[in-house]
Amino acid sequence: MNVNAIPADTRQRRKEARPAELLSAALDLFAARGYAATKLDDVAAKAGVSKGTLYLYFDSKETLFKAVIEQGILPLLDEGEALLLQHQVDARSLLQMLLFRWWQLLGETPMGGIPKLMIAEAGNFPEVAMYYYDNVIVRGRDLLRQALQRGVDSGEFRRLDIEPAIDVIIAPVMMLVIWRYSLVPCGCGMQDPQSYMTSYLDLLMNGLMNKEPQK
Amino acid sequence: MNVNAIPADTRQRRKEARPAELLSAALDLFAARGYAATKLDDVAAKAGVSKGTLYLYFDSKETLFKAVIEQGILPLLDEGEALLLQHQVDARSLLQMLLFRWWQLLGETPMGGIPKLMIAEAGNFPEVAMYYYDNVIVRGRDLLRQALQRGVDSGEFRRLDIEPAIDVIIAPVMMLVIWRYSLVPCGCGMQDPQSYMTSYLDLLMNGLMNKEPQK
Amino acid sequence: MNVNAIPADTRQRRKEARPAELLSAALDLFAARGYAATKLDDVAAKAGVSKGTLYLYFDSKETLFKAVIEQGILPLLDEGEALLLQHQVDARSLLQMLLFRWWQLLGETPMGGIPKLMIAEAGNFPEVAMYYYDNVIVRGRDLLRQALQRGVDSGEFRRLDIEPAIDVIIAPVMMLVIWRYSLVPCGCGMQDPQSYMTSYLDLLMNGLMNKEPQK
Amino acid sequence: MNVNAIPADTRQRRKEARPAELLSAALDLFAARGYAATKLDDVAAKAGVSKGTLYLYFDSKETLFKAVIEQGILPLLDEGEALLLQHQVDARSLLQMLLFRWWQLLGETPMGGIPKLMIAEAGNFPEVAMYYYDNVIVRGRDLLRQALQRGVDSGEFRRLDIEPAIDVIIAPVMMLVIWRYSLVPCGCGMQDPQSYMTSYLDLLMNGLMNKEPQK
DNA sequence: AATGAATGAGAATTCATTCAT
DNA sequence: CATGAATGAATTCTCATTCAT
Repeated sequence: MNVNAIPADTRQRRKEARPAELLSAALDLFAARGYAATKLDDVAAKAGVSKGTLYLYFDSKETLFKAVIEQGILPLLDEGEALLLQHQVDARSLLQMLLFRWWQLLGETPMGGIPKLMIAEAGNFPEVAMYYYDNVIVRGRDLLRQALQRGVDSGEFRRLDIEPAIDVIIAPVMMLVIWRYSLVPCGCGMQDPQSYMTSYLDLLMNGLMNKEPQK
Repeated sequence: MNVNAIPADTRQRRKEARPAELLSAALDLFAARGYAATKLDDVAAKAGVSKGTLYLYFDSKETLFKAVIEQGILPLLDEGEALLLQHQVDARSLLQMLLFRWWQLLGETPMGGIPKLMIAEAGNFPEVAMYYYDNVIVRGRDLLRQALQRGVDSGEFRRLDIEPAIDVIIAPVMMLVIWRYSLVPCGCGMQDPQSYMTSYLDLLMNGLMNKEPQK
Repeated sequence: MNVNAIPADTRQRRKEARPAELLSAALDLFAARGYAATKLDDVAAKAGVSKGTLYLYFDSKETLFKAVIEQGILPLLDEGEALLLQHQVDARSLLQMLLFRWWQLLGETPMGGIPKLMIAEAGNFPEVAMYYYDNVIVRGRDLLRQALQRGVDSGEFRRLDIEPAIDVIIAPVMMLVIWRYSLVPCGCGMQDPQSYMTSYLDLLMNGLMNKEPQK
Repeated sequence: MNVNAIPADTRQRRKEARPAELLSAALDLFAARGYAATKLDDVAAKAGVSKGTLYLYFDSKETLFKAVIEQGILPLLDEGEALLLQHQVDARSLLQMLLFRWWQLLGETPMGGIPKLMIAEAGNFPEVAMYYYDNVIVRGRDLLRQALQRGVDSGEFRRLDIEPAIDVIIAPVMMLVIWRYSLVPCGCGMQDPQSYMTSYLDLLMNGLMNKEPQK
């Protein structure tokens, strides 16, 4: 009888919450199975609505997919830039913060599904891939570039060929995130993320730091 | 009647080559589009045979998929072990050879599609993922472990927490390979692989090497 | 609470007018698109109400359709009979009045959509077709039969096989009406209705009139 | 055992016959029910094939519809022109031949469904309607115009306003054809076509012929 | 009374799989 | 062996209908 006791404005509140609920369910399934293998029935079921309801909010499966990507990267965009670069700390700390923050964001929230999804579906949705590239990858690289440049300029870091180093440095974080959405769910574990990141930052910093005595 | 008269040995040769041709076509498409989005029609067309012919060699789409994976990793298995570990060189060189060899194998042959494919499809084919994990990842880790251990034991490398380091160290190579099958075909380039690898090995070695004066 | 305060009589007026407004919107759309291709959403939108409101007045789409037909032919029934036959004029004038009146009714009011709708949907709604036949066609034929018979009896018209002539004579009027709801909206014009009717009546009267000298 | 005893090249022959079989089944159902109310399942069943087979020959329901129209009017186009106008007879006979031939074609073959179908669906397929108008109606009018003009020029027919007369004169034939696909299948008969046509031609000729003594 | 969000049965379309030739 | 026409189960998408507000 009061199983469904809900505030009176339930209807309204649900309506506003729906798109986010649907996107969340869709992201989970798209990330786990890929676009083609995900049935809208399953998305609807996971979100606790009927199939038809999906179509009240999204025109088609493809629209839903694009919305998942678009909405999934907004936090990344908002974060990164303003947030981190205002920290006036040494380059080493800045770089560590950056990588650590990304790992938090991607490694511990559902948002982490986006990179795996993009990798799997880039070939089928080139425009979406371009969009992702321009809005996430390019901007992420910019941040890393600044951090590295600052370190090189200040003499904290060795002289580096910065551009390729950017991609090299982000790779272990991305692999950790991707792993989480591919082999980990099959029971194929890797080292626990904590020690992975610790090990990575240790290795990275040792590789980057200028060991020459600074006169 | 003899409209299609083909020298007997040609037909014979084709017949024997068929499975490999089919697997090759299938790998290309599976890697580019994923399992579900790949149509057997397209695989057949790419291999230059009719759809029905596929079924003469493979029982089902799933069987084909598994064969693609299985056959795709055989070279990796054969390679690695015997080949590399017999080299009695310093750990640094050994590690570089290992990483470089993998990059050659995965970054420059169609075999590189396998890792991306496994990442995308692990969730849909857990048994295949397990198989891949046991036969490729575990064994790849073993190789890296031995290289690292040798370096630590000999004092070439700093003291490391080896297990997590294994995953960290292989990550940039894997990302390079995965990239090649996801965003690169969309025109979203990254640094050229050569300078990426150079940059990586430089960074890695600096991070690993024992900088303490060896008395 | 009184956000939607509307003068009581206004609301009242609307309420009473609703069914007619809905039927009018439905007729327009059914006539233009056919039964199956007409969405209740569109009918509701055209009538300026919500979809749910339709169901306050009509049990189902089919009920609405039947009401459209039924209400659409009432004027035809009321008209015709009493109105025209009381005219004690010569058969020629009577026939012209009849055809002209039908053209006015069907060719210049939305009611004209009914015949096209019946032609298109008779196969899907045989009972409705029967109803239309019995109440419109049969009675229309009766009127024409009387007019023709009167003319033949008085010697104004040639001797005719009256039954088939009835259908022949009404045909051009019906085609004019049907045209208006099918090809004309696509920009495929025909002669303007005025000259069409003039031409028709001229041809018809010449064909009917007894040219033999009346001694 | 020999229920299906068919010549050896059945496969081939069927393949070539399929499109026509499918179009024929589709025309029947489209004409009877309209586009939207016709299910591809039913078309397939009527043609004795499975649903999927339809898609081997037609890309979509809409494509099928357009093919039905297009292929349905080809005979009309081929006929009419060359065939009839070569007859060097008096205008009266020419006109009668023309109308009679159309009635044969439309009133006694499945092709007759096309006009009803176009009337019902013109609003939903304006481009198809334009195509039909340009290729059937305009050309049909041309033929009638020539016949009428010849009659007027030769003094056989009264002086007429030819353009509107064209539409008036074809109307009874079209109504007969349309009737056959709308109310007749519901059991709402009209006079039998034979006496309808006889009655029509009698009325028409009387209306057209020049009764003035030709000095 | 009126609304419009939610539903789910039904229709179009796709594609792995079969099988007669 | 090889083919490709045919199949039908599975999936996306639509829309009449319901019902809580």
